[in-house]
Amino acid sequence: MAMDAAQFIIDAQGLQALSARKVADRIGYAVGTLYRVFEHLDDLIIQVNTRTLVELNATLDRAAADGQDAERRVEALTHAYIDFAIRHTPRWSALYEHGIEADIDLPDYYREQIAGMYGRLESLLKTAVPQCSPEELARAARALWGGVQGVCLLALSEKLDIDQIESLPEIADSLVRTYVSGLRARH
Amino acid sequence: MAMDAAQFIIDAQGLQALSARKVADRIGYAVGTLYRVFEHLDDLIIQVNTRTLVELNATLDRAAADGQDAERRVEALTHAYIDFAIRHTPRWSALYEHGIEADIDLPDYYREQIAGMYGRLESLLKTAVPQCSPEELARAARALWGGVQGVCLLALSEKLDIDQIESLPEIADSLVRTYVSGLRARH
DNA sequence: ACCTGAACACCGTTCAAGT
DNA sequence: ACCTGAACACCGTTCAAGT
Repeated sequence: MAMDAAQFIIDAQGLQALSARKVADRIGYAVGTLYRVFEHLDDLIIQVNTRTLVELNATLDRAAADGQDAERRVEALTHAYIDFAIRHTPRWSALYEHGIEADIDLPDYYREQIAGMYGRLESLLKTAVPQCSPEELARAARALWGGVQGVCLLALSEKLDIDQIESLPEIADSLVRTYVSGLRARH
Repeated sequence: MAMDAAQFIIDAQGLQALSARKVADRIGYAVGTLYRVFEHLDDLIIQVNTRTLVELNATLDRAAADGQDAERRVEALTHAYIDFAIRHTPRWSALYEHGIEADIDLPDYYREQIAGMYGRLESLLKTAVPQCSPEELARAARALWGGVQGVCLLALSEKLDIDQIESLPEIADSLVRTYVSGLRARH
């Protein structure tokens, strides 16, 4: 399958190094043949990204089962996310590198995967701070999730200071714990 | 100057559409001439990004002067950041699109601009929650700044749901206010 | 029905040759 | 000293032609 080849190239050399010709070479077909299966190269990338999201979601589902109380589960969730981003940096960053200002709209299945992430976080937060309204929970999930993701992005793109990758879990914990404390304090 | 042309192209069509040939055309020189001034195209992009950071920092400096207390100033800061990201989306996203897994290391001046952002936020947080230790402030500034940035990225790449751009300031406010409440509650 | 490979219009980058 | 423009090795995408 072309997707396996594409994933291999991304994992080994990053999204930038991906090209239709390299994929075709790798699977032993001519370039043109790829376009019988994918409309654009973007389609192929979106497929790989979807796969990455599914894998990430499975990892997060497993992680969210660990932890005594809801707050610990949120922490486990963020740790699993950070771990995934560190272990699969090229594939993880492909999720954000690709189509930041996308003209192309994403397939429903892709959107469902993202919705799943928010959903899981919202339900954990609801357990952790039951007084929150649904609107608050939705905002909180987006704020927290954006936060964890943003911190990862800064750290892994080395736009934070040196050694920040090691302290990444600490920063994320600070974010989660302080934020949840804040939610409680506001009720 | 080549930078003006590059900035024009990025503003109009996004970083993806930038090419050495287009820049050369726009300033009326041959392609080769560009390489007497910039070592790679990446250099040119980094120069434009540096300029964007300087402009953003100036905007944030102005914004941080508004607000009665430190917490309001942090809110004004994040609103100004969001406003900049919305008003100059292509140039803003170029900051993150470029070199996520950079082999190239960034010039000192670039790093200083980023350090300036953290510095300003740290000092505001110190005023807002004086009990924090320096380490806590450093972590808090990175967590919060990463958070605001991550939320912007999600919203503007349309990876949040529809209409999330309108609620972006609300989500960011939720993040900041709840986080600062949390910092206070933990002391 | 499926695949090829040449073709088109682009890239970044280099460098002999011109002024 | 500065600039050109052809050249090289790549791109994504298309499509007549082959099996």
